[in-house]
Amino acid sequence: MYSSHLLPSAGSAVPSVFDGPTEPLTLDCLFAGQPADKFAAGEGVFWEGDTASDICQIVEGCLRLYRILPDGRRAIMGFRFAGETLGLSCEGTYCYTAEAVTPVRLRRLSRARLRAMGEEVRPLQPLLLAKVFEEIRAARQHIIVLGQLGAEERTAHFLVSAARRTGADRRRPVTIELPMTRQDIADYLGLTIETVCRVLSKLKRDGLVALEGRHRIVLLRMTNLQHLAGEFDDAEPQAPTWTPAKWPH
Amino acid sequence: MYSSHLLPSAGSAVPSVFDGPTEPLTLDCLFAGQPADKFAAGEGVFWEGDTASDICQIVEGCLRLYRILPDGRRAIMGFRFAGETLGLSCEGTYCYTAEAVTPVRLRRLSRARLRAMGEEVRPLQPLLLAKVFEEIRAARQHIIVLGQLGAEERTAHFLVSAARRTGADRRRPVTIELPMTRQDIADYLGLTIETVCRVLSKLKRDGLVALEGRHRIVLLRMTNLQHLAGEFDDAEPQAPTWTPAKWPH
DNA sequence: CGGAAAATTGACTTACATCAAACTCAGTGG
DNA sequence: CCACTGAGTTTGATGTAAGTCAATTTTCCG
Repeated sequence: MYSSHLLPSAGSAVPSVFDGPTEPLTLDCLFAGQPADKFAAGEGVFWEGDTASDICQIVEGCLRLYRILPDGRRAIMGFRFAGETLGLSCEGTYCYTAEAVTPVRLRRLSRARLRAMGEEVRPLQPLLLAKVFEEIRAARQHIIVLGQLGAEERTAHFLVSAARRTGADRRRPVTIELPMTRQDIADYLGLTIETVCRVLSKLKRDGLVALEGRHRIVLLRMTNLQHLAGEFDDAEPQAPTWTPAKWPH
Repeated sequence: MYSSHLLPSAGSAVPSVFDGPTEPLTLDCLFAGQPADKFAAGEGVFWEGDTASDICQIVEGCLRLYRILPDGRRAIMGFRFAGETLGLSCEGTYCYTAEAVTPVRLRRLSRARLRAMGEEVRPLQPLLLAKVFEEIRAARQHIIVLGQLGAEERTAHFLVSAARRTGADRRRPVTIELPMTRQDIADYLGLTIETVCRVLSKLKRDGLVALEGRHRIVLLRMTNLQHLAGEFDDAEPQAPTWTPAKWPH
C-alpha cells in the first residue's frame, strides 16, 4: 500500500499510482498556513549539527548551504531559491548550515506536524519522497561536476543549471540572477574566486555570456554553454563500450 | 504512523545501518529466499538507463558503479561489496552502470515483490529509508572529497573509509582488500592512475601504509591517515585548535 | 560623493596531468 | 618448472590548468 511510494514503479518521477484528485495538493498547501520568518542577508537559518526539527520552504530570497571543514575550508553544498525546500533529507541533525544570501522569508513546518499531516493526507508521501530522490540526483550530478570537469566546464554547468532552475525555456538569451558572491560560487564549484572570475571573463570575451553588474548574467549562447558543460545530465543513453577487464589474481 | 519512517524523529537514526547483517529483521531475510545470479569479472549487472526493476544484494564479490560521460570519461560513483545493496535509490531507471570487479554472486528482488512484502512486514520501511539516507550521506561526503581535498587527502580518505567499511576496529594495522584496479580508484577519486600510484608510493615511503601485492594494503598509521583525510566525517566536533591553513593541495 | 567590500586582472608558482619508459606479476604453454 | 606474454602498475620527465600573491578597478550603499 503505502510502500508503493517508497518503491515507485518504473516510469514517471512522482509515482502516479495513487494520484486521484491531484491538483490542489502540494507541499505548498501545507506551508501556506505557516507564518513566514524573516532573515537578513548573512543571517543563519540553522546550523550543521542542530536538531533537524523543521522542514523549510523559501517564500522569497536565496540561501547557501555549506559545511566548514576542520581546517577552515568552506564547502558549499548548494543554493536554494524561492519555492524550494530544505532540511528534508537530513536525519536527526542538519548536515549543513543554511545562511541567507539575500534577505529571506521562509515558512517552517515541524517534522512532527508534517508527520501528523502525512497520516491524514495520503498522497503526501510520494511528494516528499520525490524531493529526496531529487536531492540524490542533484548530489550525483555535483559529484560528476567536481570529479570530472575542468574550471570552464564547471562554471558553464553552473550557469546552465541555474538557468534551468528558473524554468526559462532553453531558447535564446536567458537572463539569470546570481545573488551569491563569486566566493560562494567558487566554494560551490571547488575553485578559487580568481578562477571563477577568469572563466566568466573568458566566457564574456568569447561572446557566450554578458555580465550585467555583479549579480546578473545573460546567457547568450545556451547551446555552446551546454556543450561546454558536458551535457551529461540530459537523456542520451551512451552505448556501453566497457573493457572486459578481468580479475587479476 | 508510517510517515514517521519518512520523517524520523530527531535523535538516533536507525541503528547502525552499515553494520554487518544483524539478526532479527533485515533485508537479508527477504533476499535469503532469492536465487543467486553469478557474474564473471568485468561483466555488467545492469546498465545506466535500464529500467530499474530490481534491488540487488551482493552475496559475494565487488562491483563498480559508474557513468560514462559523452566524451568518454568514466566517473565511478562508488563500489559495492558483499552484504551491500544497490539499485534502491534510483527512480525509474538505473542512474549508473554496475559491473563486476571480481566474480560476483548476488540476489535480486523485484521492486514489485519488495513492495508486496513491505505491506506485510511493517518494519521494512525504515530499513529501506535508512539506506536511502545513507546514500545521500555518502554522496555528500564524496562531494566534499572531490571539491575540497587534494590528491593525498582524497586517497587517504578512500583508504580510511574502505577500512571503516570492513568494520575493522580503528586500532592498529588494518589490512584492507582493494579488488579494483588503480584506474578504478583514480576514476572514483577524480585523479589519474599515475597520481594514485604516486600518492600510494608516498604513503608507503612515509610509513603510513604497506603495499602487499596489488590488491592488499595495510594501514599502519590509521591516526595519521585519518588526519590526512580531513576527519570531517566522524562525530568528533573537532575543536578548531588548528591554524587556518590556506588552500594547500 | 566617499569609502569599503567585492570583483577583476596580472605575474608567478605549484599540484596534478600527460607522455613515455620500465617494471611486476599472474596466467599460459612448452 | 620456467620462459613468455600482456595487462596492470610504477616511476621519471615535462606540460599545463588552476592556485597564490598582489595590485587595481568596479560596484554599491550610506
